[in-house]
Amino acid sequence: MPELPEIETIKTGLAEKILNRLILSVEVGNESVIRNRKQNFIAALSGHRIGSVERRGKMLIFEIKQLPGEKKQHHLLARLGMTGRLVYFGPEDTLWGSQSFKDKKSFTHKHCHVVFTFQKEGVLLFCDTRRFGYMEIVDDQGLEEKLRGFGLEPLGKDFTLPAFRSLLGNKKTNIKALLLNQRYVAGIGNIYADEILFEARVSPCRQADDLAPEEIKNIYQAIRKVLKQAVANRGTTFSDYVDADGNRGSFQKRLKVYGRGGEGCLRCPDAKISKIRIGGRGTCFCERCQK
DNA sequence: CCTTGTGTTCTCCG
DNA sequence: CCGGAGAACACAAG
Repeated sequence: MPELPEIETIKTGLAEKILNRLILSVEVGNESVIRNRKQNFIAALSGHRIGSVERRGKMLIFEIKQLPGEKKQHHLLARLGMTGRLVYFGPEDTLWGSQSFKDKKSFTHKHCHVVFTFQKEGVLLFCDTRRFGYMEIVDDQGLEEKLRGFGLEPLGKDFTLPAFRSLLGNKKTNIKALLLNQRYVAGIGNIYADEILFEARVSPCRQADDLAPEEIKNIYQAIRKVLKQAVANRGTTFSDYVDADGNRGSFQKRLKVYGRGGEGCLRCPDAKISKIRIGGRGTCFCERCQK
């Protein structure tokens, strides 16, 4: 499940590969992953260069360099949903372990929906088995509208303890649902929400505006600590997630509660991790040490 | 049946 | 009755 650390890892990897590269052609296999009309999507991209690669929450933003005479600045947005992948293959890489990137058959794979071919050899593939993810071309105004929906960037300088505290002050919802809501804090998904609350020793059921100042501080610090550690470990891989090079992350080895329902708590010798459902999401926590 | 990120729709409350 | 908050649901496929 790509959350902030996974998207950040992909962003960094892709920037190394495709910054300033010229897109020669774009092939769209399955139109359901494209939010624009196919022809408009292709026209906005082919013949253009990638100006920058940015991330906001779980969304990737590629600036498409304007050509002389073009009226509008375009941006390519990519959301990976649950199972989306963005993988780059150059001449020195092999595709899906064995095939050469030159082998056309290798990217007519059934879950590979968009292929970007770059000048001087190299392809970027957008694949998504469940097709919850999508790509979209927007102009400056469209980008602004999209960005308006995002809350604080948890590893950014605006995410201060006072800012986080004022966010929780009047919220009647439970703290886990709040952490998952991208309008408040952007980039946290189910895995890191559970890990953050375990680290902070706060129960996911607690109502946000009932939390004590010390508890809020603990959650705030846990958000930064857990996300930074996960970025340093190149994300968490269970099944689908891979980085821009097709490599797995390693943070799954460091998870303390997510997916451990029924197993022993790593902090309490004789307590078991509970598994409940909050906001429609599976939630693991220790009733002994998370109050 | 389970899994989850996101977008939409429904419901509740003041 | 309006607006907003929060919850519930829909989606897809393994």
